[in-house]
Amino acid sequence: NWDPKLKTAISDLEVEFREIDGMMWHFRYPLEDGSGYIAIATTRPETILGDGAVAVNPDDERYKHLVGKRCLLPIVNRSIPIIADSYVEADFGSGAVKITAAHDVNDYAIYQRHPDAGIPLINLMNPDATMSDACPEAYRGLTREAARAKVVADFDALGLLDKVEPHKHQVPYGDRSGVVIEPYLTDQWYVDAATLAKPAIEAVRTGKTRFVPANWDKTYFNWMENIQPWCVSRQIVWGHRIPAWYGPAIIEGKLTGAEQHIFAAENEFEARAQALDYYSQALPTRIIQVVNSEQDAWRYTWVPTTDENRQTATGEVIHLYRDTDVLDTWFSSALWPFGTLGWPEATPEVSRYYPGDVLVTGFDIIFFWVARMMMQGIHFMGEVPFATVYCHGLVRDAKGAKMSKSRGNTIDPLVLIDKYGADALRFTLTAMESQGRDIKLDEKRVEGYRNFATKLWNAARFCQSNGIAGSTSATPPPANAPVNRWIIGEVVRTATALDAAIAAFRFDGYAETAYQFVWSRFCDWYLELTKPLLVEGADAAVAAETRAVTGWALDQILVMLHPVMPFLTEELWHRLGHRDHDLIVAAWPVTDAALIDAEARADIDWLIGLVTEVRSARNELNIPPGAKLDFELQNASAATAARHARNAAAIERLARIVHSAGATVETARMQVVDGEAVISIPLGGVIDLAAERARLEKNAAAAEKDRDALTARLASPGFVDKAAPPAVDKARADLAARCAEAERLRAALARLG
RNA sequence: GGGCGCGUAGCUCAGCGGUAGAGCACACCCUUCACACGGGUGGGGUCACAGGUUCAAACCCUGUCGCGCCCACCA
Repeated sequence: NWDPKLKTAISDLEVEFREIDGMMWHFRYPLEDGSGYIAIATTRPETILGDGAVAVNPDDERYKHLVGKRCLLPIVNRSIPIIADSYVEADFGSGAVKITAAHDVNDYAIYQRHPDAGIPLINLMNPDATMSDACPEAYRGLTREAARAKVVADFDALGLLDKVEPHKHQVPYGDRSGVVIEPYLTDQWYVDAATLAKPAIEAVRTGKTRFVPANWDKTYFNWMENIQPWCVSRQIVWGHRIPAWYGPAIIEGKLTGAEQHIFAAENEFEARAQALDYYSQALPTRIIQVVNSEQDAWRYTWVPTTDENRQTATGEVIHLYRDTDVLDTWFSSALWPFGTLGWPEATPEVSRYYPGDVLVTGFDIIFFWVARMMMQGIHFMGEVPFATVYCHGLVRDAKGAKMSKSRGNTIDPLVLIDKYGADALRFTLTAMESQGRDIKLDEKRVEGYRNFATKLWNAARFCQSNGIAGSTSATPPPANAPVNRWIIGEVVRTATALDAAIAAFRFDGYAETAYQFVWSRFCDWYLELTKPLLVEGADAAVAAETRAVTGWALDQILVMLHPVMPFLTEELWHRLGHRDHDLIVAAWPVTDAALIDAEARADIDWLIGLVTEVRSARNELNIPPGAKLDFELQNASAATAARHARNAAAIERLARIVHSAGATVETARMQVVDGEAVISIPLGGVIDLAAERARLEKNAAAAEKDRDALTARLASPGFVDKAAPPAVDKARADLAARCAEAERLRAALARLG
């Protein structure tokens, strides 16, 4: 694959095929014996000048009689053979294919299959894809495009243009240069990829390396199993130079200027050593000067080492040249897992960090990079370079198109960072990174996480203004208040969930879990619930405990968020106290399940449910938010009554209702069912009785709908017998709960009158 | 021509066998002493379509219709 713009060879992977609306020209090649002509079809008329044969399918009855005959290539008037090859499809084009062995990969293969046909290899072009001196004079120096037009015109003038038809076909373009790639004969270095691929395939098959998400291994296998020799030499300026040296060959004990000897090895030093060895053995008295290339300055002079040899040295020099080509940048990139660690030296870094653990990369470079690292890692180091390959999605534009600089639809991260902050952008990308899916970046999402960052900032500010500072320990401070015991358990549960998300490479789950915990648990409930405990006049011991727990919990939040919001959290970490280390090296939160207090959790979950119910009822009944209402507890067990008592201050603050046993009004009552007890709120005159009735009716109907669905499920044939026991138990428990709820709501309705 | 993947609330996406979820958007209420980049409460989905498996399917199987991506030498 020759790139005429960059004037270098490139590998198959760097060729991208574009579907082009082109033309198919049908031309007539007169038969040499004058008995007629054979029509060929081509999309590349300019290569006709280098044609060496015409091929037909051996079973094609139309052409059978022509195989073995010769035709006369118009314009250049070259006699070329008509051969049979099963590669040719009889029903495509004219059924006859022109063979240009030097400018078409398939044609070259036919050339190789027919060594006796005398097919010439004619290099029609110069490195810049203008027509070479191998062309008829009138064509020399023309561009490919101009030559094409001229060939068509010349055929037309000769009356040999049969027809032209529109034809969609795949045209190779260089992925860097964007110009049409030319199949072109040059000397290049190749890597025997098929050999290297074998152990690399095996490593993934046996699980030494695994892909996450797993389905990428299919992509990997598909490519590796059909891998072709890899052209690794490039005729460009920058890069690792090919580790090969050239020198004059020694034939029959004498140097010869005509023949070259190539010394190639896995590194340049070894290759050079081979060369010196070769010459010093055969010609021990010669001085060898080692030159980087014919253009470069002298670099090394090798002088015979023994005194004896030195005395007899003739002074004549042997010049060694180093290959001027450089390696494909992806070849160099594939050295990264060990090249960065000091290889080929046996450094401590190599032994400590090779093989790596997880490679995080985009799936678009599985072939370019991952597969090559596997091959080269195994080859050079004898071990796979990493245990896991995590392939993340690619960020696409709002329409879902792949971003590219040439298309101009890239999102500049710096613009988003200026607008929303680096943490917000990082958090967004983390939250969007579900496995195996591309990311359509939505700016609203970034804005939302900017808001989240602000929320955290404000929460920290609030804490600070209440005398809360960072803690010194990863283990939680002692706590008695249910709300404090509860938040400790919530931190532990969250940290545990985050661990699981990381282990599963679910970064979206990580972000989601952290977000919900901080905003919906810590800010919305914990900080609100603890406000009454911190006001002036509150119990000093409880206040002290609460400050300690809050400070600890906030610290854990900073630790947990740090991976996705490093800047903000590090800033807060230092603002909240004098620290002896940065947040980035802080210990991960404890995940000891023993710290989860089931009783406290039940207590606060109950409280949250109750407050939510009361708020919902108030809202639906349009009760002014500021109105503080009395309530009476009905049918409560001692335990529930105790819960009310324990959380009276919080209930009053958050639901704006005050317990006042005995305060009753006969008619209008808002009745909030909280699972066991009924909170009855007298609202004489405040509310519309019908509205309250409608509200209760709606809730009762919802409970009854669930109840009926569960009843039907439990009654359906086979469920109880065949379903998993836990599923049956859960259905039964849910049914009981929904039945009870429906009953209480109906009873409340009845009491309303 | 092969291979992979996607079609779930208006939008962007989770969920992949047990009564549909999140963020944003939307509606209503709230200038409550951290935060209106806020607080509270709601409305909204025949989970592309058609068959099948199952006690049970958005989730498993088959097919259809849309939409992406990758690989591939029909001149």
